[in-house]
Amino acid sequence: MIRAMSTQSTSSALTADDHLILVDGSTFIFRAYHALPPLTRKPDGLPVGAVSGFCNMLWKLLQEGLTPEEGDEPTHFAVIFDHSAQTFRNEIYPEYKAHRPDPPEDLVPQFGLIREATRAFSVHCIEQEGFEADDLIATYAREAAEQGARVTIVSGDKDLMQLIGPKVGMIDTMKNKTFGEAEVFEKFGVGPDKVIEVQSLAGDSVDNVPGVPGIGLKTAALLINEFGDLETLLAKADTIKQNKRRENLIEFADQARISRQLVTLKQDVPVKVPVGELSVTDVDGPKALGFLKAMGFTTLTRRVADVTGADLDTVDASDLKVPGWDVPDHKGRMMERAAGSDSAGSEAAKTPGDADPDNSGLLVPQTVADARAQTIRAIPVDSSAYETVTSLDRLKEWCDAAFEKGYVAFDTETTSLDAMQAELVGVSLSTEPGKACYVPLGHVDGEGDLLGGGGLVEGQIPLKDALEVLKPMLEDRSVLKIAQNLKYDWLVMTRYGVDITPYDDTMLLSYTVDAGKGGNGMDELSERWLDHKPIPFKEICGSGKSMITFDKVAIDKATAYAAEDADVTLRLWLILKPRLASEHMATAYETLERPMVPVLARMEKRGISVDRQMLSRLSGEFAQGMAGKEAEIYELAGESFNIGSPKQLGDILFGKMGLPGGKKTKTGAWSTSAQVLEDLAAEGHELPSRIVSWRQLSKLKSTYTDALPGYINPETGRVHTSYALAATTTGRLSSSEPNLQNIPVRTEEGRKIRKAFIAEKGHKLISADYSQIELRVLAHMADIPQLKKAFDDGLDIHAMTASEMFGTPIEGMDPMVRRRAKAINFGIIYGISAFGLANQLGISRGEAGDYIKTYFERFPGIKDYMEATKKQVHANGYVTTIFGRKAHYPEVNTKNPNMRAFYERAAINAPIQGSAADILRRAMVRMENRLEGSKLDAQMLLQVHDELIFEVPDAQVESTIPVIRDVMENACDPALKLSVPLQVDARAADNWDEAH
DNA sequence: ACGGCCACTTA
DNA sequence: GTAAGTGGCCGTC
Repeated sequence: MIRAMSTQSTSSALTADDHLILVDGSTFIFRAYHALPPLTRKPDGLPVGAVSGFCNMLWKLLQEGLTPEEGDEPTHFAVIFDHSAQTFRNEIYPEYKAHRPDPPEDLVPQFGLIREATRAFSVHCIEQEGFEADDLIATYAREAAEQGARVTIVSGDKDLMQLIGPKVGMIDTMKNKTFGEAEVFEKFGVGPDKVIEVQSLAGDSVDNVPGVPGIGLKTAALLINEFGDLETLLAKADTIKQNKRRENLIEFADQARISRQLVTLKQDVPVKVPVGELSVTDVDGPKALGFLKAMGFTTLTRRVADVTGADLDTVDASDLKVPGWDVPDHKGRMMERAAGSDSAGSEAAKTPGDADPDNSGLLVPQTVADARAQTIRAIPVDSSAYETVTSLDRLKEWCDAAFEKGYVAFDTETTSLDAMQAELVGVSLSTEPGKACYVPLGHVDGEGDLLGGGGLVEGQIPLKDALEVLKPMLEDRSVLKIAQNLKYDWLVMTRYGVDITPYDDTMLLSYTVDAGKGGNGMDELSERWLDHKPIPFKEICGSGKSMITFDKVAIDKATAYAAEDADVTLRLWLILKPRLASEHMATAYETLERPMVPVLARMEKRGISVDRQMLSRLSGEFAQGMAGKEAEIYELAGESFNIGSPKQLGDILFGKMGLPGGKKTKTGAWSTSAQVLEDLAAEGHELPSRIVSWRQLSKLKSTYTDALPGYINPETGRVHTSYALAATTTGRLSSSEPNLQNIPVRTEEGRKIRKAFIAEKGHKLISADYSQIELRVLAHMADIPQLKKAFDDGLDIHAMTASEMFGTPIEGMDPMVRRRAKAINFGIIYGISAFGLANQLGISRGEAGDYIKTYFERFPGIKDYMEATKKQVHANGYVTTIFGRKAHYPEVNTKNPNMRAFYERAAINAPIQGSAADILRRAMVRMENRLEGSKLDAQMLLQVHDELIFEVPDAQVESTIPVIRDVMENACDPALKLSVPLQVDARAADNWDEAH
């Protein structure tokens, strides 16, 4: 129970009987936000999830203290907040905490509310300009401990661990974990008194404390245990045996000293409120209730009313001012809700993911995903239990349920996999596991062959009426829409005038936390997480030629299939969403994945114009070219055969003609790859080179000039590719149907196809591409001074590499020398091997090995980077990009040396390719707003890994290019300061070939 | 009708 | 040596 401190004057000194609790408010806010399901206040959609978590915790602490034992309640209690981002640390080191992304949009309004909540519970709410919460906590903790009192810090922040001592403990209430000296030792390898020394060496990437390069927690602890403290170590640095370590300690001594200043908490802040004044006072019942009512936390409101004895009915919701949100009429709607859901005895029906603030739980175990998965698996997936919604009233009730919950799983059924042509056939909804419905809207009679049959099946809600009911819910910001591969549904629904927002995508959630572990499709996720195999689409619609469209499916079958999808999607969300917070992937999901959905959907919707006539002419040209080659080939071979069959070709070349076969394919057949054929051609054989050119023409014709026109959408007259957001391990996008990321560019013939991609009349295409983005990213990540300098100075990077390696001046360099360096630079990005480089350059493996050796000698940082990455992937099973995306390689520890080496190369490549992909994504997410903000009509059409293609009105070309370039070149801001400049080349033309 | 293999296209 | 997708061939179902 709460102890009233009536015997204690407000500012007397503390005694040994006193117990001060200091809650680290700022970190708690972020933890509560990410760990708990999103929650918004009705009816205005004010986000209050973090506020709810905070209030529950505060109340529990005030009620029970930290442990269930009697007499452990606090006598003094304060919540400490950060005042502003700028502190004295930024004067010491401007980059301090510079990597911090802006807080999520829906968290911002909650900062003020949480301070309000603190005051509403009559708890001291402390913050002070120029100091971090940690400094205030340090100061109070020291003062209280000196006066003999016990102190408990409520936080999970490792930066506070330096304060732990005999009188000062720390507890993480979210993880239910206490930290004493033993835990500190476990984490830092030293006691609390040496934590600062270790941190100053190891640095901290989260807070951007630099530390000393090459020294992590382990090494730092080792050194401090040997030398005692930082200054002693630095003074004796020259005695360190390890070369690199010694050099770094000497070179970065000052950086370590600055780091020490950054991590040392200030224990003598001139606090405005003396520690003696932090005594606990009784909760003012009506005041607390007013706040809780205004928030709509019904269960906690009742609980507080019970304990304080305040009369609920006489208390009005307090008048809170949150910009953009009006205070709702609580007397009416909030109480109605309390009666409707809370007192109706529905506790048993509640699921673990229920966003009810009072059921969200104070303690979120780390294994929350497992716990939830178990609970959710226990609820059977019964596809016969779903409801078919055939009346507007029932549809309205489902939408009400979505509002009530604050979230709903949503799925569309349509006539086509192509979202640009798909017609809506029905939608399904689910609000809790096992509870889902299907709303048929466009089902037609099966036998529509004669007499123009195929009329709408009776009993369906008219599409227009259903959309009128669904639209407000799907667009309401207080209802989170959960979908699997939302881009598809978003595109379909936007064509029906519905803009789905806000949303989560279970496919992207899975991709964010598990990229590389397997597919992210719904069927696969369902089997992985729910042990449930959803009804296969084939079972409903068939496959191949006999496949029917979904509108022909009987409605009862459709309900079983469609509602199950929504049910499964909701369950997946309940399991996957909490993993974002517990695995620290929320920022990656929110900045790199989720916002891409509408961006890509709009790009796909716009499409791009292709010149059908030009492609048709080219097809003819290529056919002619092929016919010519064909005749020559048959002549040389002495018979006709199928040139497109590698098997038949092999028989001719290596059987009949007796040419020396080089490589074998993995099935044991002779390889007829271009490489093999070119080698044969180099020996003077006529036939192979004809085959190579025939194949090139054949490819251009079949894949591009013949196939592309088939992708022209009859309504828009344009080609709409589909981008996959979750298809690659590294974070790149992929493009399909058609793939517009592999349109030819290398050969003259191929570029003719590119010329067929054109701007519409009165417009130009702008192509903007990053120059050498992957090498720049590598220079930054591996921290290679020569490379960074070369990029700073705008040098030819391959020539510079050659010059550095072979000691030849850049002026008048032999092109062959540069070519070798270029191949090595690319090789590095691909996780180089002597075998691969030898292949690429046509040299011996020994020679290639020598090149690599020389390269590593000249750029030792690259070698370090590669070794460190390998170590990481073996230890963790994944690697990360500079923006925190993960790429998993679960089989990297295989015994098979070839496979192992392959995964290691992939793991070396992934952070480079993936970081570049992250940068592109950041640019794309910002691009539309920036263009609109500049009153420009440019439309982003395509992305090709390091290039963006826009369509722009003629008159705006000149003003658009600088905006595009600015967004792309500064795409890392403000989250990260890249230590190399990004360079973007941009050109405009009537077609893609000339713009590129 | 489907899927593996091989070849070719891109960054 | 990394990351993708598509089309033709051809064996299997």
